[in-house]
Amino acid sequence: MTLPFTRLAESGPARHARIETAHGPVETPAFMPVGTAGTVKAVPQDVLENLGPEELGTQIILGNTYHLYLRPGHELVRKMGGLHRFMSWNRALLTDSGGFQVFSLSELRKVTEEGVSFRSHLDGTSHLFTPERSMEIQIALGADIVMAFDECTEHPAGRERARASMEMTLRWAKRSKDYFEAHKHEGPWGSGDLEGQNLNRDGDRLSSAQPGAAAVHDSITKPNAPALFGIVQGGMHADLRRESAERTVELDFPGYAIGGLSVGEPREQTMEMIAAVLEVLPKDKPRYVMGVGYPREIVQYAAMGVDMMDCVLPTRAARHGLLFTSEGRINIRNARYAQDQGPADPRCGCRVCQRYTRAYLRHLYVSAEPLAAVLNTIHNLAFYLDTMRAVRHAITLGDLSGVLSGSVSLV
RNA sequence: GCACAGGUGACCGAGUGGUUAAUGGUAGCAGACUGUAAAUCUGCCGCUCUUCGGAGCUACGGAGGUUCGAAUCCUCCCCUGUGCA
Repeated sequence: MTLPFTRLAESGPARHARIETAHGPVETPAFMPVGTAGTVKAVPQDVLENLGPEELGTQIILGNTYHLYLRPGHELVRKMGGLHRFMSWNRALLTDSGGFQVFSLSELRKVTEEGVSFRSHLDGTSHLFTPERSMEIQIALGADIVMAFDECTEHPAGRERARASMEMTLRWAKRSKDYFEAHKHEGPWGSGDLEGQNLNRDGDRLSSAQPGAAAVHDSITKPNAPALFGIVQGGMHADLRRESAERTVELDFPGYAIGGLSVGEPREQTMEMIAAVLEVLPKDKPRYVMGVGYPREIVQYAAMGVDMMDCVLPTRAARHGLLFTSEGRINIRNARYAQDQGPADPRCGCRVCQRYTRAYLRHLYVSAEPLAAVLNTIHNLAFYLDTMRAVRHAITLGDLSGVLSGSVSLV
């Protein structure tokens, strides 16, 4: 099954397009908030939906195979009707494969050709992830976009190491695809209890009728089979990156991700790798750079022709008091904001900047009030989404110079 | 008034003769964060200089004393808590 990808405008290598998922459209270039454990930390789903105008709020978020498998367990999520229903998120959902945890939980795992044996960070129990297992779990979770199980190559990695890792990721990509194609229709929506509901994708309209949670859940539609994306690796070696891209494309996926970046390398190198891979990846399918980045970075990558990005930065940094603004970044904890009556970002139109002062946000943070995490995260995500909206607008107008220099208002 | 207990850096609280400007917390100040083991982690946190290696000064209720050396031992004084008058 292909994933409809309609290009609406182009400006140089940059594209503005629309992906049609079973759970609604995703306007690209898109930034995807990370919702590892079935929640974008600190932000309720309805707020995510309304981070932008109409349906242009958050259109897609991530979930994580490793975390949801360990807790609450993918079979439980399947029983609950899939991750969409479980978390009451009726828009697009992408699940990461657990490949990144191969990298980030390096002390708790062992990689073999078969897969990765993990020790759970929660209780120390042993588990084995294979490409097949990752697919099985992701299919059970019911995401719209499923990621191949890859090995996120550590940095630095010499040529031989990077090649070996890349080759294994390619073999795993083939295994991922084989299993996925054979089982992709076994999603949580398979049971009949979701039939007959009509397709109100919009949680807002539902809420006007004051439905109970069950009614909201029942509105979550039965999706088509998900789409599986392949992942390019190759370390920081441009020729390996190109080869990885070529051979991943040969396997034929409806979209392609570039993984293994922002793992400690300098930014110029990140750009170099992205540029090398984008030359090879087909232009008529979405291209997704995983795990990036700062606002300036995602604008640059989008300008290079990247369609999708995700990053924990806006959410995690928010919980640590770092706010992204049109003037750069501020640490709201700093004493100089103690009596600052201005909004976090004077050029931001988000609900947080419309209502609260820096002085108040600082007070909340310093007092360790939970609302600090909520408001800071809402602002950062709104800023990221605004940034991407401005990029899309600039592509439509055919001039990205403004957003690239940061001189264009992002509101 | 008597008897115990106790007075340590912004706060709480270790330390009971020497590597002690003084363990730990907290508060404070700043930095980091890139497919989330992260509401986390790191640094600074007496004063004054500094070629950033360090140098000098002042400090453990107050004043004296013992000692080569005291936050630590002795004497007196002040203050706090509890109990008894």
